[in-house]
Amino acid sequence: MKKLRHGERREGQTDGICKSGCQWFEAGTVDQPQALVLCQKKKRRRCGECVPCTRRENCGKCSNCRNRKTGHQICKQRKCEVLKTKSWLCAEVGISNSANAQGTTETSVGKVPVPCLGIGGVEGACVISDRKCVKGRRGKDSFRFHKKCLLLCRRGRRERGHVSQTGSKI
DNA sequence: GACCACGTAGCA
DNA sequence: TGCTACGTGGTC
Ligand SMILES: [Zn+2]
Ligand SMILES: [Zn+2]
Repeated sequence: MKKLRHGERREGQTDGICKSGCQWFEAGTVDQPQALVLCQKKKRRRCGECVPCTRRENCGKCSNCRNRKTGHQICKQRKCEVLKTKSWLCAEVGISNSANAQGTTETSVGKVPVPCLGIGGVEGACVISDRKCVKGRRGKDSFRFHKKCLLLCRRGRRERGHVSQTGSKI
């Protein structure tokens, strides 16, 4: 399938994230200032304190070392434990880049914030996974989903023409 | 889930 | 301006 570039969207797709992390939304759900905030591209930096971070030498044997020319990835033995934590997408009524959309994860160097990419949505859960992807609940109108579950939701809509029964725009 | 390719953020 | 490597989509 053709890869998406910044700002591109697939035909017929009304929300999602492009390769550069740009999000777009159903018309009318996000105003321009909000869209600019939600569209910002962020990169985390290695913590510098975990064991992998303190390693100085590439192993030279892992797939990332062998494929460095095209893969552009750090040696697996040097990959920061904090950066290994996965980002979350948060769906809640309205716009969700608020403080209560943030999450934390325990790592070898303590509790670290996990980035919430934020998404505008309507209250409701993933109907494809029968709400099993809900990891936690923060407040009356807030749900948190693992990112992969949201990708699955989108894939379902794109490939199988799935239509949400709850009105969710995830 | 591992791997690969790619664009480019972030920094020196 | 060049380098490292993060984040992500796509494939296997
Ligand atoms: Zn390695
Ligand atoms: Zn680290």
